[in-house]
Amino acid sequence: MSRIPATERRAALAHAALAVISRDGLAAATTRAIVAEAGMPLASFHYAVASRDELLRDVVELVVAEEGVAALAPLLAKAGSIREAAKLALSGYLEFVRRDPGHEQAMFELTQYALRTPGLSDLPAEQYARYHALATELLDAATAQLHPDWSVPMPDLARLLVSFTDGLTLAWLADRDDAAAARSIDLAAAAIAGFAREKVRA
Amino acid sequence: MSRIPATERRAALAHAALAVISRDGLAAATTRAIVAEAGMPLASFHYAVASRDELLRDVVELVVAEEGVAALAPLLAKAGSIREAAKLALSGYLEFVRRDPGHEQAMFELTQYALRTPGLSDLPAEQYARYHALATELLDAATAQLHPDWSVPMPDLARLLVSFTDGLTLAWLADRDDAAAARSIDLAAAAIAGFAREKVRA
DNA sequence: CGTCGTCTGGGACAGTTGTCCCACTTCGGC
DNA sequence: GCCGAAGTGGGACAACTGTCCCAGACGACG
Repeated sequence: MSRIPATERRAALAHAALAVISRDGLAAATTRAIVAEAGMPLASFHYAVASRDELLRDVVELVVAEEGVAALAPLLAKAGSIREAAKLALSGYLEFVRRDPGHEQAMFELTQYALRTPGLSDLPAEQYARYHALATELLDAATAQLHPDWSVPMPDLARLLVSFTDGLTLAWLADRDDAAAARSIDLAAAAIAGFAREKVRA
Repeated sequence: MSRIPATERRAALAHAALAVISRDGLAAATTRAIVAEAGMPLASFHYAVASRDELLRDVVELVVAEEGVAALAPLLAKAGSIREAAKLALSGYLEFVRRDPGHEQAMFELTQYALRTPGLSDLPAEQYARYHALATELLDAATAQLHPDWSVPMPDLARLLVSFTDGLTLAWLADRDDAAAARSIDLAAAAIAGFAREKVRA
């Protein structure tokens, strides 16, 4: 092992932990499994981080910082209507989930674990605040492109969007029904478009 | 301990396990914690059930059999429109979650755990099939009362409804924002009503 | 060139876990 | 009343967990 400062090791451990959780689940993310993933000796763990729970806090903040949804914005460019934009964004998101289901499962597991763990119970609120902010950004991008009038407040719509993507993901993870998920997306896109009064295109 | 046949013990253990999971989380649902909750000696556990995972299977089937949503049907009676019915049902559901958040958390934890566990990976599909069936029942009840024409297939709408309730629950569990949840419900109710062409009331 | 703080890594600890064994008790049918 | 099957329960096991200690190695700075 080459010499690496503790702060870097800490970040490397967080990445390794996320990899383990995505692949094998939170229950399998033991200190030994995490250091093995990172290629470190076990003792490096508690040298870099005070406890396992504290590392999990890092992991949540890591995934919250990652802007996975930013990749969806370019998709919107092709959309000629809100409904189409919503469908493209949701389909793109589901494709993202399909490509790495473990990653999304890891999110849910981390949220549930944090809710149950005294020192981490403040994390889920942050996590979802971030999700809502990301959804707002996406809606803003669509608004800037198609400039509809929304009949409902944007934060409320953002929260609805996040709720729906969460539910969509959970259902797909459970039954892996691609066709049903696609139909759900169609309905959700129509519902979202229902809150927009679109201007006639020039 | 009085003498109790193994099958009854098995059921009692499943109930005890659900209680422990709801209160303290799935990670705390050890064999010892479960038998303590049930007031049994530890050895009764593996006499009544082959393994912990097999008991968790029982727990999932227990909660799937419980018709928690049936309590929502009477609420619909007061509704004069689909939008109102949707709002009443969703608000009733959220109230149910608010009254016992641990129970809903337990559902999510069980689903995620089952997805990760080789012997249980078929369970989530069953679980969600049941959810979708329950949502269909609720929609049928609303349809029977208000007989609207739906512009989308009922199974698709049922799946959308389940996805939304899941997402609503997750977001509320994370930030406990009652007001935001209420606004989400308003929007979702309006969206669902958007798929109905309602007949004029006599 | 020495020395001090930083980093390494092997090993060990106590606690908890799922599972199992075995001696014992109780009950229903003969 | 007897006996085999069913149920009970205390105790133990090996495996695994998070955490910690300590002796050593390294690198920068004086």
